Amino acid sequence: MFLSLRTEVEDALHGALGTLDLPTDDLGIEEPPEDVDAVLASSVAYRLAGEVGAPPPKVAADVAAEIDPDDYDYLGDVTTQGPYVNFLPSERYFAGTLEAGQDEEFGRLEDTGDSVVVEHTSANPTGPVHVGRARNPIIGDAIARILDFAGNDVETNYYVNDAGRQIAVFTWAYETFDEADLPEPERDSPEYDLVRYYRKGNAYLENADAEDVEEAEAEIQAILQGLEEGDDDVYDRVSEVVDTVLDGMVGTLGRLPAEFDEFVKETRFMRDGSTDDLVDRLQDLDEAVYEEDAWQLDFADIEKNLVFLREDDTSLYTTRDLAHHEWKFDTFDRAVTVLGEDHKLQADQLEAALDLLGNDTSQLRQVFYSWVNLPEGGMSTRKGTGVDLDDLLDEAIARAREEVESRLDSRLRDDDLDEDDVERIAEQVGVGAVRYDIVSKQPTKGITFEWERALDFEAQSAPYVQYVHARACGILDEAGEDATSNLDADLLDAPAERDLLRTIARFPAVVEEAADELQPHLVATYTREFAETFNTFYRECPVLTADDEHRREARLALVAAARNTVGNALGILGVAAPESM
RNA sequence: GGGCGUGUGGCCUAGUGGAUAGGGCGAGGGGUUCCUAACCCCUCGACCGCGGGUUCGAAUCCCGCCACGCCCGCCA
Repeated sequence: MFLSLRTEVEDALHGALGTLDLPTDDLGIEEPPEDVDAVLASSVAYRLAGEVGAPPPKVAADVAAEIDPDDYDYLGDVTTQGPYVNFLPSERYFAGTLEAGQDEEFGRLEDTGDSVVVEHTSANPTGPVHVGRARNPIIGDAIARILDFAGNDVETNYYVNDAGRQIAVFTWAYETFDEADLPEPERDSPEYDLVRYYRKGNAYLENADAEDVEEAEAEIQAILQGLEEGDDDVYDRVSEVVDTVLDGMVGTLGRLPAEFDEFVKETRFMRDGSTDDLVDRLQDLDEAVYEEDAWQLDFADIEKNLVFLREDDTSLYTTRDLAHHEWKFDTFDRAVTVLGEDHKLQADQLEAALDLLGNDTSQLRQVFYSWVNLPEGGMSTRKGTGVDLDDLLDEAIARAREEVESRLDSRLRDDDLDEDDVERIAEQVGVGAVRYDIVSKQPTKGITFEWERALDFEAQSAPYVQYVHARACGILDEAGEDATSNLDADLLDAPAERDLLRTIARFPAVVEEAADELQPHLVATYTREFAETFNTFYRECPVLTADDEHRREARLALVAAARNTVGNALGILGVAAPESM
């Protein structure tokens, strides 16, 4: 409804300004502050005051006078408040919202017909997923969900770096060291098992005698060489390590939950010849130069050259990533990548190179986030510093369980929760809190990890919003099946009811904006506002004990719309929506 | 040194040109014979990093400076 009303307001303003013979290039449409009784407003009068030669309030009044609300469905009234033109909703706006909200899929936008690949996480398969990188799957998964809800055909990809030096070191270490010399694994899972070899290998390369290191380096180089030449035997050896570790990491990511439709391996673009073809095309570019024994791209706008081929004709990571992205462009309509801020320069070079190669880079959007650091510094898989995501999730669930149990005694509601419920709620709340904490902030803001903060269940956190969903479900559950037959929005005339309807009405617009801007935190902000509005309604408007039957039914319909809205909003964020808690 | 990003009450955060800067944590006070108190209400607390500029209007745009983070490998 909000989107329709916005279109109507645009039409109305456009028409009014046209009639008054004023410019229509900037309509100044905005959302008014909370205490203003309008859904949309325009500050256009400020801008036109000089042109008209009249004070802004006069201009606003003239503009408002040109608009007849009767010409529109959802526009109920046009008023002015000083220099602002305010647009109030009609009864049909509320009725339409109440009706649209009954759909369990409320908020889902029309199909765009676009296929979009969302690449996220793509962490090197070298060991357990740690919290430093946890922002990537959480933001990436939320973006994928938003794009899906906004009507796109979404596929999630994890790009697997299985061709680099770190992987060669890992393979060498795995084949060289003896399990007996390693510490006990921290967990009974393959990535915790294998990372011990990786750490041992790296320590060896740092500390062993020069002669021994040289010998090890030769073996590592042989592995890299084998990969470059497409040696099947080497590929199989590397794959064993990569696939095993990746399998474990995927298990952890699945707890968030973050899932992937496809794992795209870097070696794929070496083995199918596309990297070689790409190198040929790069060499033909005017910007390609051979300097300091390597082929480089000399960009006009980027100071740093991109080396794409070594003296010995071997390719580099970014060269393969170029082939990877051309594959994306061939396969999908649009591509979104979620990357750590440390990849910014490389991402700019990638985009510039793709552009030089004749690709339409407007198909590509790259979203950056900054690392989660510890108070004492960054986290590293190689060094083994940092907090494992598994540990964070376990701790979150354990603390959530304590909360659930401590609340059992003081519960007003006598709906005996059994052990399965406690387990379920602890999981939903614990994991949800971690996810919500990350997804609700702007990705570019730095985060320093602190246990107390990450595991705070109070107020602006997942459980606050989840609780609203549970409350709504509780009411509907109590009321039974056929409760939502009466959609008479006229009966919902209390301020709290109107506010709730207005908030519900905005949801599709929030989805649209979050999808356009690839900003999941907009949805999180919305859920918070939604929860506040719902809680006011909950306090002031009894549903099951409403004073007459019609009002009760209308309120039940409103609660159903609220449940669908908040449930879908949480769904977009990848946070569970509990039916009871 | 250069590039990119961030800077909002003691702490965390929303708001990126328009109506008294919105929340939360914290501190203090209040609310449950009534659909879940993981809730609600009240009070306390902000020269929006600093200095200039543009504009009728700036947390938001421009310039300079400061602080912090990331990057500036023929690593990935």
